[in-house]
Amino acid sequence: MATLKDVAKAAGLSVTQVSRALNGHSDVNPDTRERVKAVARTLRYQPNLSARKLVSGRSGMVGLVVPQAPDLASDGLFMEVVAGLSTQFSARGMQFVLHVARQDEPILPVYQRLIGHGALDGFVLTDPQEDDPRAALLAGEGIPFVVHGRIGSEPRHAYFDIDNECIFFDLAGHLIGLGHRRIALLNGVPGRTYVTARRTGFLRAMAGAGLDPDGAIIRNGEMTEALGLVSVVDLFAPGAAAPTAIICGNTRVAKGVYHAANALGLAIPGDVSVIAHDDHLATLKSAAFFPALSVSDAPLRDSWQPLAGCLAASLDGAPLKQAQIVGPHRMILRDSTAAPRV
Amino acid sequence: MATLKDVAKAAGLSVTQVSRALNGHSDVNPDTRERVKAVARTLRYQPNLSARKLVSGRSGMVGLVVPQAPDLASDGLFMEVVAGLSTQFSARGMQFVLHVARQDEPILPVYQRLIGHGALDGFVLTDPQEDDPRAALLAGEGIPFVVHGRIGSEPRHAYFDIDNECIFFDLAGHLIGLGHRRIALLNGVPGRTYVTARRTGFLRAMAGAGLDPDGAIIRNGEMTEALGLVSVVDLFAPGAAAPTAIICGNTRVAKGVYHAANALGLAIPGDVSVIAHDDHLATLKSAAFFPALSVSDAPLRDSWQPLAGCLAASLDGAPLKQAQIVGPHRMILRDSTAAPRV
DNA sequence: CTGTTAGCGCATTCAA
DNA sequence: TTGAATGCGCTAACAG
Repeated sequence: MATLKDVAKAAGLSVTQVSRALNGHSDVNPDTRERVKAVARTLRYQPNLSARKLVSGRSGMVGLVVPQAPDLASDGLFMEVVAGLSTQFSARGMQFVLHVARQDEPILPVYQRLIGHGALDGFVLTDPQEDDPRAALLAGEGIPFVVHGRIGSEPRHAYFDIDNECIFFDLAGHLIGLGHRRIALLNGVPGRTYVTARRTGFLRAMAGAGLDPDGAIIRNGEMTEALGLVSVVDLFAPGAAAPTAIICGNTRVAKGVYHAANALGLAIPGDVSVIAHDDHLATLKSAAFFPALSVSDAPLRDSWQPLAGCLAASLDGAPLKQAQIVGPHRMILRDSTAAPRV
Repeated sequence: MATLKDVAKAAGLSVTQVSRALNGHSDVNPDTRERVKAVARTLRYQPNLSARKLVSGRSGMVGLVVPQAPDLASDGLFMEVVAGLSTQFSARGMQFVLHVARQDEPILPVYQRLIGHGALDGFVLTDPQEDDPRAALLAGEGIPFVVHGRIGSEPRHAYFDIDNECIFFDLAGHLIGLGHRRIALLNGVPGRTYVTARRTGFLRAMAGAGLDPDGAIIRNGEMTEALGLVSVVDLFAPGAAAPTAIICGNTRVAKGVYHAANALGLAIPGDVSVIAHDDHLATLKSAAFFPALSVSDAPLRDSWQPLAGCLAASLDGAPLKQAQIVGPHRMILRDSTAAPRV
């Protein structure tokens, strides 16, 4: 591989000046810069990340650590995350690298090793939990990181998130507005910050409408088709005080709900209204549900650019505010929600 | 982070000696070594990989590059590979890192970037193709790599492989021995080396038995359930000279064959014998087929340790022979194969 | 068995 | 606008 010295020699300049020219410093003659860049291109020069990291503390490599899980790859979600981040970081001239931890291995030591090795500049954290220990570790070590989501009420970290509380407040609000009084929320695994936020938004809407808290039915679990299936079977068991509307954490859950409703002979929206939050995973199109699914819409694929941007900003030492972004969402009302049967 | 200097100071030794003690050099007093190790542990010392790489050319990081594919994650295969390699390299004190390339991006420049950055010691190549350009590039640059499979007839690279030609020779041989004369092979995508090897073994068995080459029916495609399904529907179309036995590239294909046979009212093994190669993916158990599937058996999960071992050996400059391993396989005959109906 | 010296490739002082 | 000198943390030659 060509080194900076090779380029310097070929350009008849000092290593110093070549370095400055390539790194876009201001105090370089424009002509010189162009010439240097041309030479570098000819020699196919690429900076040695190890050397750069050693001297400047930055290599341009960032990482994501995921615990190995058999079902991790089952839905398109994992690939969506990895592909999206990979693309966005490469677009910034950075390297995005994935580290899969063994399933039986505690996750914190993995981060500690990675930090200690000093090869990575920063991390992306997904699936944040309340008092997330990974965030605590990284913050303690002063390692930059960005969270897909928010940890705590006044986050002191870079993040991109959507306003989950607001979204689920709106979702519930829509159903309440239609006249529903008993509403079920099929929410994710407790402990995840977005699960809590959604629950809060949902309950706030219910309370705000002065509804009986018993009317707010919450089920938690991995947001798979199974959750929708099992919940509906259970909620509509004979003798149970069934809800008249169901809010699903995502469209996969909604699919389970549709299946179960179909099997039980429940009409949507006649017997039960269904609405979901839609991450826009390629595999599950809410508009193609029958009846077409009403949703709150916030494509996951719009997250990767701001996430990469926020981490890059953090690495550049930008003020925290600039690395904290809440993305937009919107309601798309289709045919799966209606006023409850009187 | 604690550096070598810190450890040296704490141990009252020179940096050099500490380095030697920690890296297991012979010329260190055993007492000293233990003391140094203890100090290092106390200080939570971890070597800076960038610094090490810079001076010694080795960081202990190896990588796998995969092109992003929407279906990549759909079966357990991808996770099996990543998790297996991750575990095995960790066990050797190495870091295994995954780089997902954008789908629209040519793959060679990705390797070139990664090589140029000089952060990785070597690569694992999966899904090798005839005259694989990645292997050519890496070999040309002198970058160590190990292939899951073999490229060319006299491979000059480290590899772990199974004897695909032999396996499919045996698979065909078993069917021929039962009296089958028209046998179909549902093989993978042409161009992959293992696909060619399997084809060769199959044809060799047919030719060796003096069978009409027309009796050897080969279909190629991604080895999914769809391939089995479509092939059977096609091969058993009215008027077609249907085979009496089918060899499937994997159990997923076999599943498709079973489905189609069932749908068409074909009895297994009465109307058609089915046999497959079994990678032992967790999601598809050949013994649980009905009727239980006869297979050649070579668990994919047994590949990761030798693969990691071969790459590590290459990095250590071991002779090529020691880094070329062909794993075992065995036949498991169950209930899906029988003599053809007369 | 141990320490001294040198240098990997690069970015960044400082001086010109 | 440019160049010379320094050091990031580590390993490897070379002494002793």
